[in-house]
Amino acid sequence: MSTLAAVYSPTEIEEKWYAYWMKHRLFHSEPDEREPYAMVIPPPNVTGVLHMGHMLNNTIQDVLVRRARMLGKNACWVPGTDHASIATEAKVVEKLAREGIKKTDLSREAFLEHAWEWTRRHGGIILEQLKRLGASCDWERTSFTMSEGYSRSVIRVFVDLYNQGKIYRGVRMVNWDPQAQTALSDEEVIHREQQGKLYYLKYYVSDSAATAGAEAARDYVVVATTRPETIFGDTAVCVNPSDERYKRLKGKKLIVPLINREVPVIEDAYVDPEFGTGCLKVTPAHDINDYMLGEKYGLEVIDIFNDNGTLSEKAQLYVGQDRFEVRRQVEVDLAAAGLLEKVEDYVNKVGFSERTNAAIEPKLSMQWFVRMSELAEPALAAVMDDDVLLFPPKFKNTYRYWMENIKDWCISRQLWWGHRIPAWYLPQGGLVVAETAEEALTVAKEKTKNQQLTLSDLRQDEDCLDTWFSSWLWPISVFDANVAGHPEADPSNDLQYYYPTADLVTAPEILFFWVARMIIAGYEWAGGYPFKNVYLTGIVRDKQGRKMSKQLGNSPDPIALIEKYGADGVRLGMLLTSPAGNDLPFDESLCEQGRNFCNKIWNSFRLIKGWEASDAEPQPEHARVAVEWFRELVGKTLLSVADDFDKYRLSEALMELYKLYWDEFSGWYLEAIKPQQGRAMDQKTYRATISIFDAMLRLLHPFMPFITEELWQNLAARKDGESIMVSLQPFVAQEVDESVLDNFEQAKQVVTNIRSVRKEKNIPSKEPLTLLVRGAFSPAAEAIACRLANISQVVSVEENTDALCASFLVKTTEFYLPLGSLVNVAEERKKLEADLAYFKKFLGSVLAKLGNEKFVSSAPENIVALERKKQRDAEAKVASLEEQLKKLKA
RNA sequence: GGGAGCUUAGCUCAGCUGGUUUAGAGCAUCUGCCUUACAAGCAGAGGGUCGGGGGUUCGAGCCCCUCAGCUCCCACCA
Repeated sequence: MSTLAAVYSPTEIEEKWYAYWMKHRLFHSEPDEREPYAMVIPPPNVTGVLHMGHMLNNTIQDVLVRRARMLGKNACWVPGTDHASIATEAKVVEKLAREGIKKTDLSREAFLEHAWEWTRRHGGIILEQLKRLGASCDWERTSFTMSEGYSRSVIRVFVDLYNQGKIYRGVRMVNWDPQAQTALSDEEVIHREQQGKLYYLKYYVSDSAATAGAEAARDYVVVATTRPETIFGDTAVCVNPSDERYKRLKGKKLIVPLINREVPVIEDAYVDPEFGTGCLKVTPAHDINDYMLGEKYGLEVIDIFNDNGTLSEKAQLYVGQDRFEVRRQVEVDLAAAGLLEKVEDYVNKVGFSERTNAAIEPKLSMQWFVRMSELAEPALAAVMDDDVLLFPPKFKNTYRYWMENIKDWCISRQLWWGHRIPAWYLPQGGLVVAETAEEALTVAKEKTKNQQLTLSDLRQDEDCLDTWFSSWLWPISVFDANVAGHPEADPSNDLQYYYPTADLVTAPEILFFWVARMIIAGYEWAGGYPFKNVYLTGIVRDKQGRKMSKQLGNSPDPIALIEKYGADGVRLGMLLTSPAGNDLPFDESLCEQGRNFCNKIWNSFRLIKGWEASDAEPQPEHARVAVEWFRELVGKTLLSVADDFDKYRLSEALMELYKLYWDEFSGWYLEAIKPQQGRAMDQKTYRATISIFDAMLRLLHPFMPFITEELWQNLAARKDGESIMVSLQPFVAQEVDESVLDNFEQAKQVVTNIRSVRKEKNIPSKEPLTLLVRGAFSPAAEAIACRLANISQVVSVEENTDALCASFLVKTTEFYLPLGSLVNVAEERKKLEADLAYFKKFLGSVLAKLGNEKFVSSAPENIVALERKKQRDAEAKVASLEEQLKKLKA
């Protein structure tokens, strides 16, 4: 195989095998008699592009699904995309704006046509990118949250919840995004600390002017606020009833600055006298707490903002100006009017829209809500009772806290791109919720007893549903859109077979957005949990620990990385250090390490393929020993890798295989069985090696699918359609013969020691040496040592008579290399003395331990026995070293 | 303001119910080597008073207390 280059070049190989897998439909799954292993992809935004978070996430998923497939399960990884209502709509609005088109100038239908066009043009790019990574998704099952079937399930679920009384409509204080001009759920608001200001404003007492007469003597109070632009919505000022400073205000009225509206002074314990001046302005329309005070005291609600964050007519002043601009202007104008006492720097938390990053405005509006507390009960129990397992488990606490304090979910969005709320308003008031307009009409006729009603009399709700109201059905709807009170009896139904899915891999950021709600939906509409295990990945960060983001520009382009290091190399780079729940500090050098590993595998394959096997050659003992040893070692590694996978410790599983391949297989095994120069290899060793290599490839395949397929295909003649990806993982050995491993370990240490001596004394590896051994040296170890350290003869001695030796100890066995004049007596003595000092010190600590009566009496027997063994070994070593030193002195 | 977690070699992390010689790995570093699979490699080597302090125990990286630093989640203090 001299035609193979010394460097692995992945590009064509990746393309070739991905096409091959697709052509033979190896990713596709249909229900059969095998045990199912299903997994649903966290659907990326339909018009999104791949970022490093996706790379990590999907690499993990692909490893899991490929391994499951190779364990003989019927693996099905369902891909798809999310319509991402607000994000996509924002992009389309932006695109239209560039073309000079305003959304408000378009009809709903026309806008949706643009949105669909955008989706067709940019949609699915991300799925193509996932193919480059090697993702073994069942592309024939690609799903989309706005597809016809999926949409039907979303609408059914809405109707079902409405009929159960779990969906209601009402005016509530919601999070308003003035940029997207829609309501958001609490989860879509991100609170961040902001450097702001605290403004101290003067509110004059209403009747004081009359009594005091002079302007200067007018009584006033100072109110501290971070939002002076909201004073036009003030309808009261509140103080704590126990606050002595403000007793005089009881029953009085105050004048709101600039607009001179009279508002009452109210008293409530909610106000903290310690904060600011202990005087709180109450703006029920624009603050949730103020709203509650307003409810309690029957205050007027004055909404001074338009939907886009500018001031409305109700504000009286600054009408049409933006809220932040007004904040600056009000400060100036208040100061000019002598109504601003002072301004202090102040840090406070402000809510921002997760999508548009606009500052959230609390706003009273009519919205649709889901009553969550009852729905959440089984979902909470599922995680608490370990029916659904979270990895790492620390998220259990967070999950419980959230579920126990769950609030009603605002599901209506003032957007067009999404599932339109299936509610129709009747001409004379009232509404009907139904799956279709036709059904709504039928119900409406019945309800109104008016058979003359037509479709055009009904007006459908303008709002659409929160994206998460569709994605919470993902593990159900991708298999069957007939959810919600429409259970299918057919047992061959995909949902019956694949549900519940096995693993879900996602980011902790969407634990509540998505994971918790999927569990809720699972219990509500599919009769149980949607997945057994949830693997929560970390966040991909750059070297400085910053989160990778578009704004910072610190995120490498995944496709460029794949082109540079190969998909397998990048996959390894993502996995070499990424324990569940911990952040991944990403560094390109990790991909380089991955690429280097691919190259290592590639070259060991070149070596093996270059060998000629001959029946005439007998199997040398050292080769027999190596084969025996390596099989045991693979067996042992398999057990621990399986254990790693059970615990979702993928990095550790990979590292074990990495070391097994690089250090043990390439470094020791292949070196041990290498035939002598110019000679053929014996048939037995050759076949064993091919089979071992085959097993190694299969073990590595879930992590690095492309190179393993390429080499596996070249290892033997394969039929068209055959593939490593549908082969089985090597069998797991039930028992490991530790003595075989121990013997080889001894051989390795002897070899390493001899190499050290050679290096130290400048003895070429080609020069054969004699080895004297005093103590136990297994024949297996001897065979390997002779082969790898170029030992021409091994002599067992009772006592070393030759002083001119280099010596070393492996466990309790003493080894000597007679080197004659090469031995520097002084140096050798120094070395022995250092060893002696070490063992004496060690022996001393062991003896001290054993001399401690309390230790001997209270420590368990096996621990004490172990210490005794340490003592014996150390004593033997000390004796041996002293003996050697004596000889050197003689 | 509440809650959770983290702090072990230059970097990233293992270290399972306290006991396996003097605490491990990968990468990086240093020293030799182009040794006929691989310099994207081979052979060797160095590197840590386990964040500080105190305690429990025959025995602590692991348990308890305390201090310091970092991170995340939740929360309506203007």
